[in-house]
Amino acid sequence: MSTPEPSTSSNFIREIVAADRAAGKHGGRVVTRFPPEPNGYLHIGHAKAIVLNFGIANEASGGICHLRFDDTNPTTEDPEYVQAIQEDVRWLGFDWHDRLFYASDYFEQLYAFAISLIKKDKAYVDSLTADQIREHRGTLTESGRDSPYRTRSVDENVNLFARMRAGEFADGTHVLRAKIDMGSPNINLRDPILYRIRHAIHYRTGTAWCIYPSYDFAHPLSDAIEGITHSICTLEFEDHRPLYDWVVAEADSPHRPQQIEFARLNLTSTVMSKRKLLELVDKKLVSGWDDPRLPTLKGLRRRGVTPEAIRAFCEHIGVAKRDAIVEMQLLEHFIREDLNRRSPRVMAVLRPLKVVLDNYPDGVVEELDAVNNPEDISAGTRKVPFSRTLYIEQDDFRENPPKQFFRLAPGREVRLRYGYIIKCVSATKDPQTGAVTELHCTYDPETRSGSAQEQRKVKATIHWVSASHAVTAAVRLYHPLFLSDRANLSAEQDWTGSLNPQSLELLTGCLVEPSLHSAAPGSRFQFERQGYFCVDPDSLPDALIFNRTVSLKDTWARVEKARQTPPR
RNA sequence: UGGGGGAUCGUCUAGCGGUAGGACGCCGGCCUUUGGAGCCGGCUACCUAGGUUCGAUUCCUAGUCCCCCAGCCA
Repeated sequence: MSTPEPSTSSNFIREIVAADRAAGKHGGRVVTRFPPEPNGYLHIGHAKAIVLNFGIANEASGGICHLRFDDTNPTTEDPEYVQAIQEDVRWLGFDWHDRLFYASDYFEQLYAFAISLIKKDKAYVDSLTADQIREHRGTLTESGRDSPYRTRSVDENVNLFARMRAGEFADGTHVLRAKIDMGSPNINLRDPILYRIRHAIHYRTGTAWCIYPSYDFAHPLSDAIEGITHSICTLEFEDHRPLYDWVVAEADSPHRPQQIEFARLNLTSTVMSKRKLLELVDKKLVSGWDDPRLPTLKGLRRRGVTPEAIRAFCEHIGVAKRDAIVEMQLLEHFIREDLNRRSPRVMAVLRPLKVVLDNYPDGVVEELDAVNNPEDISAGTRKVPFSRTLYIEQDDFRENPPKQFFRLAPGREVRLRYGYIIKCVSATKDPQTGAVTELHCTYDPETRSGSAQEQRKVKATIHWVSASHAVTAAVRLYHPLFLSDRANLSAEQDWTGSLNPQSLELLTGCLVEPSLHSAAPGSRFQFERQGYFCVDPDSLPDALIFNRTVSLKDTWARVEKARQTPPR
């Protein structure tokens, strides 16, 4: 596993880090961290944070990025996610070396620090109910009121907090709160809750604890304990920063990490929030967390997206503080760019139409040379069998070709990729439906690919497979999960309203060239003229399944669309 | 209506008082045995109003609009 090259794209956070290093702040060290809660799977929004945090650390000599599980809430977390998150980070191409941490490993230290806060009279045990605490908190425009328990003595607080830990009280009966300012205009400073009682089994600490620290308490302290220099998080934590700084200052730690916030990633025609992704999975609107339509890392991986493409995308979208929605087309661009460079080309017919070459000898099979990757000559060539009966794409024939349609039509010629120029003589139709069922063509023997004598040009080259050699496959085409670009931000109640009912299109009876017969799950190909496809994990040698990662750019589709929508 | 943030091409993003640049996208053209890729060209932006200045996207003032915060979630 190698860590990717440092990026050159700058942003305001990199500038802060560079300035801090130049000024010798934090002793010139750079230590960042990626701190997921293990309560769900990672998505491409997390990838932005991962690329940023690991990127910044990797750029600084001696810099390092920790992976820390922010596991302070026993009721939501699961070791399954701990595993999956590590896999995803590694798959993305990043390495935390031996810097794997868990907030739960700090529970004892956190507890000790809470005691010291109490002894400084900076924290107290509150015995109001959750509802009462909410009432006392005030509102956005009204000041809060002190809890009647705010003036408990230090001794009483120490005693009560110890009894909280000892398990003497039921959930919700007491909390530990910081004693800051109930009149603060910043609600986060109105005596925030530091510990709550939760009689629950923590996936790592079991029943050792029944009190758990809150994010606002555990996070800054974890950062300080690990010597994090730059604690990078998303915008919604901006007004927690004064509290973060308060906790760090009270901790008297030799390390003073600084929190820096950036805008989270939004993408058009998808959703990114854990809650919405969970709902899609729970309601079976998608097949699971690795459904290739999802922006989860597992989903993108199953779809055939490469970690390199995701990294390039994350570097190019930049990092700033303004809310933004990045177009899915930009992600697709980076996917195509990467896949174009590396994918072997093959021929696959998704919607077959039978073609008989009337003048081609029956029983003869020619092995034609096909280039594996024109972008990479070292990928070599392969043989593709050619014979009298072939299949081509239904879309590559029109009985009544529109203007600008260069492909096959009665009386017209096209080149078969790596093969011959053929001419359509007649089309057989189903007498019932009128649909074209079979084409009769003639081939020009002088035009075989690579033969020197024939210089004739035709307007189009189409892909094909030999009927008796082709392998049957199923192909899944993915379309946008949402019809609305702004699904991410649409009204809460009906956010599923713009779900695309046709986001998954299953094609069976597709015919692929024989070289694909035992293609391994996960392997990626370009189906010439169509797009990039990968072999699904469910695929078997005799029951191939391909997922379309992304289509090729389709100029003809655009031309045809423009024809149908006359200019205004 | 309190507090915290943010406004630059259609979309992301750069700019740090001196010709508003890049990428995606879109539109043309060239090339092409993938209507792919590649190459060339074009398109469109500083939220508003004042002020400071020789000069303002940048600094100041006042607005406008957008986002976040009232979990014992993170």
